[in-house]
Amino acid sequence: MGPKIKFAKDQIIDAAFEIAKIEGIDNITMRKIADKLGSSVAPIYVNFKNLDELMEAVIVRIISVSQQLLSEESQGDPFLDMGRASLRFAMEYSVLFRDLVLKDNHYMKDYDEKMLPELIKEMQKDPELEGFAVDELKTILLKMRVFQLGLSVMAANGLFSKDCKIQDLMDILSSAANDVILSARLSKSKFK
Amino acid sequence: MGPKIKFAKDQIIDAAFEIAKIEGIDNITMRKIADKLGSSVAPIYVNFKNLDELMEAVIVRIISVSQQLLSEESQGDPFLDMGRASLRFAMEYSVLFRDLVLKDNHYMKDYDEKMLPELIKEMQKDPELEGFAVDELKTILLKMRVFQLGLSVMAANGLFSKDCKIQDLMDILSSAANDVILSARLSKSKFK
DNA sequence: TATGTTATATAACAAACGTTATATAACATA
DNA sequence: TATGTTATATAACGTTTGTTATATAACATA
Repeated sequence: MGPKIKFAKDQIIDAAFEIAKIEGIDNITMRKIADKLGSSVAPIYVNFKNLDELMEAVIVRIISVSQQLLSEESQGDPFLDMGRASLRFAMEYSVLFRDLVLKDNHYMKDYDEKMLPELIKEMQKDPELEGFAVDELKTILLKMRVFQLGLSVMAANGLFSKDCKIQDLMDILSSAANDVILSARLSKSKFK
Repeated sequence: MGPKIKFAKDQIIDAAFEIAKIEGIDNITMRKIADKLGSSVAPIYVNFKNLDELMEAVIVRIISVSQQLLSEESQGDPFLDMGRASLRFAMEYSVLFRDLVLKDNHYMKDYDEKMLPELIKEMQKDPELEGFAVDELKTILLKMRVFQLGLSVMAANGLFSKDCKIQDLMDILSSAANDVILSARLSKSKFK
């Protein structure tokens, strides 16, 4: 074998992630990573074939961070938990959020489509959503996802005042959820 | 004076806009513009101090295009007109929409803050919104802006199927508007 | 016609980029 | 100890970028 490894794959991804967190994914360069590591570019090319391969790894890391946030939120309501996680990610990693949401990368699309049926299942367990058909649940879910996305983008863009806490945004989110559900409930009973 | 002007300021901005429309603002380069004009970079530097100055002009052009779309929508309801304009811009200029919305440029913020009081005024004229206090109108407006932004981002990201027309998205938007207004109306009458 | 101005073309510069060739040195193994 | 392997550093290559120095040519004016 050769000499001891001073710069492992994970450290390299860490450094690249730190750069992306502040400057955005597109501003990752080999030399910046090397500078942050205190090395040359050589260790990077030993661990990754080229920049594209490393970027793939960075995106995987970003997604895992966002899922880590999601796993930390578990106050019972899967809806609001997801909303809180999304808002946290948008606020704590605003640059990455915009990089991820505003480019159409297949990761997000795949992830979304995988989550949808699962969310519908969760909604069917929710007593507050009892009596709704699957199609109605889908409509409610769509509206909520739209609202959550808009709120997250606004948060990431710093459109809310500085002392605006996540809880304040969560209040808006759940208020909108109530609006949607209440309205759906009413238009349902109207035809009964 | 000198020789005839072959490449005027507007043509240069046009060329840069075309590039930005397809490749994004960050992919504008002096040489690409020159190629599109069929010139060298010299005419560009005669008309603009540097790339930054030209980019400012391009952003102004982009905003004017989006306002052009808004002025074309005037079916009566300022709310839905704005929503339709936003959706059209997001769909017809998806790259530019993401460039504009996902960077926090002061233009959008200024524009937003200028429009808000005007929108509130418009809402006060709306018979459907009669009886609401200004604070309640502000809450309704915020929710609608959030929803409209989320829907526009989704549209720009191509998250809806190809045969999804603007009218389909408008239906969702106005349905959400009804949800919000109806719910606000109900929680108002509850305490009367 | 001669002169000054300026729109344009060309070519070069420096900087930053991804990538790679080369050298060095550390480690495992024979 | 000698050898092969490999992690790392250095430096260079080619490309692309913004910018600029220089030359040319067209036009207005004296």
